Amino acid sequence: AEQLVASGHAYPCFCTPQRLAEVRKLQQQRREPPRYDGLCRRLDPAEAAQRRANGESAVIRFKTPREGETVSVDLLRGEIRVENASLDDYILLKSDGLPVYHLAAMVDDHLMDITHVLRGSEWLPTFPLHVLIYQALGWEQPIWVHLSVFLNPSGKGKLSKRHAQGKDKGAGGVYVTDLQAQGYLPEAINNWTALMGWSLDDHTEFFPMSDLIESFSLERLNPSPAAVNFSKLDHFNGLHIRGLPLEALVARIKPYFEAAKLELPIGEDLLLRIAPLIQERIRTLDEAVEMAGFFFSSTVDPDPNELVGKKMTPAESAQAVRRAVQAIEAVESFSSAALEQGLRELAEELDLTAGQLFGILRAAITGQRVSPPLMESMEILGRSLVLERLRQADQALQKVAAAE
RNA sequence: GCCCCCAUCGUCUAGUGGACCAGGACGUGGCCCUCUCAAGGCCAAAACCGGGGUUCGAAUCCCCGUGGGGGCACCA
Repeated sequence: AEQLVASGHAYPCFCTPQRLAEVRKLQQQRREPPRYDGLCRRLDPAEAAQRRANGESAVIRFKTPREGETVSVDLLRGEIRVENASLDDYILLKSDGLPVYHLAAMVDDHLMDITHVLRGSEWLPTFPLHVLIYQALGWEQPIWVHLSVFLNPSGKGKLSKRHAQGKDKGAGGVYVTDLQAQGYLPEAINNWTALMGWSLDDHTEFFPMSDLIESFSLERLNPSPAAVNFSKLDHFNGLHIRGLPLEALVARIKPYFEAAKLELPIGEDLLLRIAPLIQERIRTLDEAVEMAGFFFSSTVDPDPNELVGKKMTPAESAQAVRRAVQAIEAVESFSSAALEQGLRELAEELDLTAGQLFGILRAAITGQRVSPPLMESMEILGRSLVLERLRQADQALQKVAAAE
């Protein structure tokens, strides 16, 4: 700042905040743009220096040229020309001796040999000032890149905490920690955000981080603002979940099962068998618990109405359950293939569709109306647990039948 | 109010003068597959903000509107 004062590019200003406020107020009344009126700019430099030496409180302002225009070059937008007359004499150094961003960032970047400055487009209005500072100091400018801001999903206003609600999830959020809690993968979030304002070509959308690092280029950045689309985040999350090796998926979903405080211990061996069943069925990691939580409960508690098969009575459903128990007891190797064969034969024998019978069994065994594939789930659960749950379903159904 | 930026389907985008009666993705609707739900496959609806130019020719270049966004602190 002192260097700029010495070279005539800046000057001390003794105006009080109160006077500044009054000037501003007057300008607003006259519908003029609020700007410093230049009182101290006209001071004799020697006199100003003396007042400072006497300990008078002052800030240092940039002496913005009154004439001409400043040409700033943004990599994405090209030349941005601004009339210097529309610029203010910005404060560079506060009266407490601390520099404001405008000065600090320029000096810092230069001293650290920064070659590319990538920042939000909210800096565009003060971009000419920054260029002027570089020029006044006689420094070579970095390459400037102003990234467009993200807009709220509605496209109204920039993304805010309040409006950044995940449509599909209800909770949403702009903090990565929020997104993480909701089961979003860091790589999916990166992929999603990378594609807002940037694209590689016409068809590539799925980017693992390594590909992103390899393919990203400043030149293909887009200067227009982008409204965030949370359903697209869901899509990318599903893509990245499906791209995960099983072991990695297990490691990712385990914390969500643990957080759910389920009845049975969360064993990795068990999760490893469950993972392939749910991998293509979940969009967020926390959904793994909704989908497969029943594996970690000793009993399930289905709604008795869900146990009744389509177009069937409770008594008929109970009968089907009992026959299924027999069929399952009769299966020699407790495998999904053997179970499926036995149960399909049973359905045919009972004159039921596979959908009818499996629907009843699904509710009885998983306690859910939506679940991973039934046969595979049964195989993982084991024969005794499956039979136990079916017997409980039988009893529940008999109660319903008796009540009718 | 003043200054700056931006402008292709609802959303993210491809498109840098002719290859575009505009392509992809998400979402939406339909069909197929199917034990539920997904995943997957196929199909459909859906856009060049408006007006002037420049040009043989404009989504692409220029101007003016309009719309949207951002900024106008001794914040960053």
